[in-house]
Amino acid sequence: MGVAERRQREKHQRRCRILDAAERVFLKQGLGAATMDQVAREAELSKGTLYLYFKSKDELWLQVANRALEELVTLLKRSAAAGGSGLWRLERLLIAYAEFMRGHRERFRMATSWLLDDYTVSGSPAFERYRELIGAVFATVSQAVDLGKQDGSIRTALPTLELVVQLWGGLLGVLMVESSSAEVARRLPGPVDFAALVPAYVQLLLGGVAGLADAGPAADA
Amino acid sequence: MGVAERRQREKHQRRCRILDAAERVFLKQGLGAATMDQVAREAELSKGTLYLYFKSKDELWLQVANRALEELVTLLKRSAAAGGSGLWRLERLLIAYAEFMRGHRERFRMATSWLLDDYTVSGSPAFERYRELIGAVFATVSQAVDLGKQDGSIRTALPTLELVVQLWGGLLGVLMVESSSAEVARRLPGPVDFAALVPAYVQLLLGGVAGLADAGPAADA
Amino acid sequence: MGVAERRQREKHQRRCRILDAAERVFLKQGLGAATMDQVAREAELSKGTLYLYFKSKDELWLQVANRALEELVTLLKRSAAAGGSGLWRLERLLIAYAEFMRGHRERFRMATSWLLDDYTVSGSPAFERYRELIGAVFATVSQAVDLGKQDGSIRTALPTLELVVQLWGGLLGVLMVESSSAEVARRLPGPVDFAALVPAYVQLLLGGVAGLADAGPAADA
Amino acid sequence: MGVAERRQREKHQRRCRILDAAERVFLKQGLGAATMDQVAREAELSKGTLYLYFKSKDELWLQVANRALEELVTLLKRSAAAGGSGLWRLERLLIAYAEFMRGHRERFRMATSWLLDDYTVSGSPAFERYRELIGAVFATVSQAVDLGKQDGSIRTALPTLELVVQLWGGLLGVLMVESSSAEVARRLPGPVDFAALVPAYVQLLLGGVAGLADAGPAADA
DNA sequence: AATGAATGAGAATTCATTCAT
DNA sequence: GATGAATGAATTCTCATTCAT
Repeated sequence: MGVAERRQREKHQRRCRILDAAERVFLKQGLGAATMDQVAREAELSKGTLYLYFKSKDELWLQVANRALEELVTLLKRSAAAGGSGLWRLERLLIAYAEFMRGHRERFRMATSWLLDDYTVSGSPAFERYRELIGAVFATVSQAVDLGKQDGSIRTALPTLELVVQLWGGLLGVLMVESSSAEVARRLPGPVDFAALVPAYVQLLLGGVAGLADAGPAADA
Repeated sequence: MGVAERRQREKHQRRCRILDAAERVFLKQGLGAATMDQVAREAELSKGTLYLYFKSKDELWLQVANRALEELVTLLKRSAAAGGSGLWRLERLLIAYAEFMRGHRERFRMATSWLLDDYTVSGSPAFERYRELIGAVFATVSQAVDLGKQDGSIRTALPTLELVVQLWGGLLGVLMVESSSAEVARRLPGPVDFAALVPAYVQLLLGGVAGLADAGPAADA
Repeated sequence: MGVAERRQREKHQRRCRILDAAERVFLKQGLGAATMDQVAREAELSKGTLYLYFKSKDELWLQVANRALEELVTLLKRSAAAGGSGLWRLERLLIAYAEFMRGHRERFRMATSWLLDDYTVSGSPAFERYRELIGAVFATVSQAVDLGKQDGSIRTALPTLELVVQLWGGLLGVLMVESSSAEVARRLPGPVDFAALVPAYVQLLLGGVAGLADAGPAADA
Repeated sequence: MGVAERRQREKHQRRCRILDAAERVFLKQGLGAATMDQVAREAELSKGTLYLYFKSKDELWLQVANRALEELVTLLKRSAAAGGSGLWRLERLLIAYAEFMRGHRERFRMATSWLLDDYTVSGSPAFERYRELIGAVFATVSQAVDLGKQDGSIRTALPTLELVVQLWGGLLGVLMVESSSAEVARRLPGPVDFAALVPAYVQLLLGGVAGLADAGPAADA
């Protein structure tokens, strides 16, 4: 009895051990430059074992990304559920997204490295899951925007999805800059308060879409 | 004398020939996928000759990036010199920056890879030049913002440099999303007009900083 | 007692189960492409168990081959026992041999791989058994030829064994060609009816050794 | 001047060196089991160099096979050109084919290993050349058969190509047996004169197709 | 006896870099 | 200076075999 359970538990731990190691390696090296050898060494397992748990490098990458995305989606849904006007919800979502990424600079790099890397992953159940999760992120933010359009707290001529992609892209960029603040600072002509960068930027964005009718957090109370 | 001059001239032409070829190859293939063989073939030179002019693939990459950045700086300076209110200049700078990057996924990557990779090729003179050029970009945009603050076309509580970093980071993010539109599209729940993304985003940003006094392009005429 | 017997019986069943599975896998995949994992899955046993019964992949292969050869020997003996003139028996033997090999490319390979490979798995008891079985095949055919020489249905100046080796070698070659018909067809200048190849070839051979006195299948009735 | 020529010559020698090494390795190990590492070691070159001259293992294999086939085709054409009745030409072709293979037991194994190995090669200029050469072999033999059908020296109901495939397959088989005579002898119940095997077999085959009208080598004199 | 997770030695192939000419 | 042939370490992935449970 206990044996089967233990086996199951150990298997799960191994899996996690590999995912943890892969996350570290992917982060440090980038998706393209990371090698399965490095992951194996980091996990203190043989290369063969990696392929016992994940059938390819792509697959491993996807599962690492999915694990992080799942956490993010949970966070965003909880945030959206807290109510308020559309604009207000949007603000909280952007801040939650930013906080998630800021608290896991490494995960953030993971979540975006595909944007700068040529590496294309495709056709696998894990990729479908991956798309679902990305879809869930966009859907959650889109709902807030739609609500805001209805309640008048958000005013924009743009289709919802397009606006969300803009907000997301811009936020990503600023997060990227913040996450590399040391390198950026070395190139700037003067001092910058990086800690304030992201919140201020969120306000800048919100200012661009805010409708006059918005009454702040208490709007729908 | 004439001989030495001709030698010098030929050397410079060779160098340009290689940089041109490398840029074409890097743009088409991406840094990772490009091979020195391809560059050599494109330049119609032997692989050995490449190493006569550039001591490594990284170095070659860096010099290609620098040449592109030099172009960008020239472009931005010319754009700023065209006059107008601060906001108006800022708009032109953002658009010029975006246009320069758009359609050149790899040129864009060249300009941003240091933000996400530990690509640190530091220690090389070429890298120092690279830093200088980035500094010039910031300085140019900062001047436009300062002017806008003075002429009332830009209204913000933020220090200039902070605002510029925000604008730049946000724009980078949106450009990143646009440059990876194929990959992004595969992950989105619905269709998005990527061509309109960047211009619309620039307007969104400008809307967030525009002072009421601004009268558009003709403001200072 | 009963317990020991049951144990013995179960052990034998396991062994057969593995051999069956291995034969299916070897036939479908070929020796090189077949993996122990596939055999284990096909046998619905663990990979470790395979090694409990057979000390290596080679050994397993050899035992599968032996089992097939045993079947062949039985078949040939039964065929020879059916009577008729020597030539008639020879025809039936050749056809039986061919039929046994046809449609089982891998079974055929099993029986012939030693002719072209240095696959020498010698030193194992299984290999000795393998040699015995080959000897039995030759003996059976030789008897038919000897009978044919006596009853006048076969006319040849060659020593029996030499003739048998020729017939066997030639037949092997044609079977080899047939069993690789797909590959052969890709290399031929025109279409060929591979299905008719072996029967026609047997007739060609028989035509070369037939004595005038032969009266066909009913000769000794 | 001399430099370019020497370069060319050295390049050709390298190529031959690799082909020679590959031939030896393929022969000893078989196509499937041979590795590029072994070939490199045998040629005393680095693995990379192999790929400089041949773009894949398949390609290397094909070129080795082609080199041998070219020699064979030359031999057969010369043999056929010597004239005589169709049957007579056929006999000479079969003997020439057999002699070629007997004199190069290794090449013979090369030329046939694809019949017993799963390894499938395809789509490359070298493969087309390979097909051409095989085609030339069959065409040469087919011409002799057609001539024999016309001049009455060969009598058969079979389509020419089919007959040729049979003759070829059978001959291959007997050659295979001869080339493994040591192993075969160990399995036989008595002594066999292997030296006489192939000539006797050729006569057996010819006896099966000879027309009455044939007047031997002098027929067309 | 049976399991199946773990191993690690390769397999084919690529490519930045070097070096004799 | 220019060449391009040669190198060899690195990459992803496979699979026969072992061994603790």
